[in-house]
Amino acid sequence: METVTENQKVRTVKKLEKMFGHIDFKNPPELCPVRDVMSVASDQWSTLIVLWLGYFPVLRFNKLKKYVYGISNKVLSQRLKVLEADGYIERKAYPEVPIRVEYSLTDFGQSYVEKLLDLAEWMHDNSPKVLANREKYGLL
Amino acid sequence: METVTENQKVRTVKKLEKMFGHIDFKNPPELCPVRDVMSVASDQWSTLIVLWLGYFPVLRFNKLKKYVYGISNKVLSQRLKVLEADGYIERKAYPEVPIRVEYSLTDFGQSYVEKLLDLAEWMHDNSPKVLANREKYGLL
DNA sequence: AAACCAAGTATATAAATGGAAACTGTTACT
DNA sequence: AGTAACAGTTTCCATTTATATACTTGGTTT
Repeated sequence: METVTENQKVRTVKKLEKMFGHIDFKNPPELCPVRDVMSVASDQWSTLIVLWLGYFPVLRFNKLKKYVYGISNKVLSQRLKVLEADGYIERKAYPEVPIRVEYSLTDFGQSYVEKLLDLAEWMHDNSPKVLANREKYGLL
Repeated sequence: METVTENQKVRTVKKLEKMFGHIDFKNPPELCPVRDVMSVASDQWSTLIVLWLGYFPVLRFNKLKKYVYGISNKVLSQRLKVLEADGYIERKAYPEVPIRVEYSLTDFGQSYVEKLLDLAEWMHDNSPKVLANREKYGLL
């Protein structure tokens, strides 16, 4: 459903009050942790990586690269490092030859995927509508 | 709660199957609508704009600029245009002098805010944990 | 012997983005 | 006359970010 009740709106405002209510605009925090954390986790490539790891419990570098199609080696490796540093994913290296490295979600990462997936699903379901809006707007 | 049950995981995989199951990796779609739509709506500045419009039903340009602190005129005006084109927000210009322009969420935008807010809340609640992870990782 | 795989790294180049500051145009205030 | 407010737009420049390509290291396959 797309219709939003007044009640929902009120709850939304309450939540936003919790998040934004305390900010002092005369001295805005130069580095906001939420912005910071969000900019890592909500990055275009990172979200795809995390979602694919929600789909397959374990993935190796080259598999990931195949699924997250279009990503370059460099960016994939960068993002994996950051996602590991922030605690979303785990990297297990087996000292075989050739070396095998397995990436998987941590529990924390799994809980993130749940949230992210809600959003991604919404995007999936509503992208036709957005594209239609965009088209219409372009014609005006 | 951060603990994820097996049941939840199964549901997650099912949803991801719906989203990703059909992709042909021999011929990956050159432009994926979900990626496209998501890259607009999940942009760092756009999310903040939309959230603030969820907090205050109507905001004018300079108010928005104050709340979304750190954003430049150029980027704010760009993002507002794109968000309008994609159908999230509405722009009402009153031909007064000096001109008054009011931005507000559409119903569609409001339904997006609901989803986005869930994620933002999660970020808000978990950012300390992420920051702690990051710290620990840096020390290794 | 040449080629290939793994999981990246390194390098060089290209592209997108972003911010600062100045400017627009009308009106009202001092 | 000067200045401020509004809602942006425009220009230039710097920084960031991304991509493609080649390379690594050791062993295994052709």
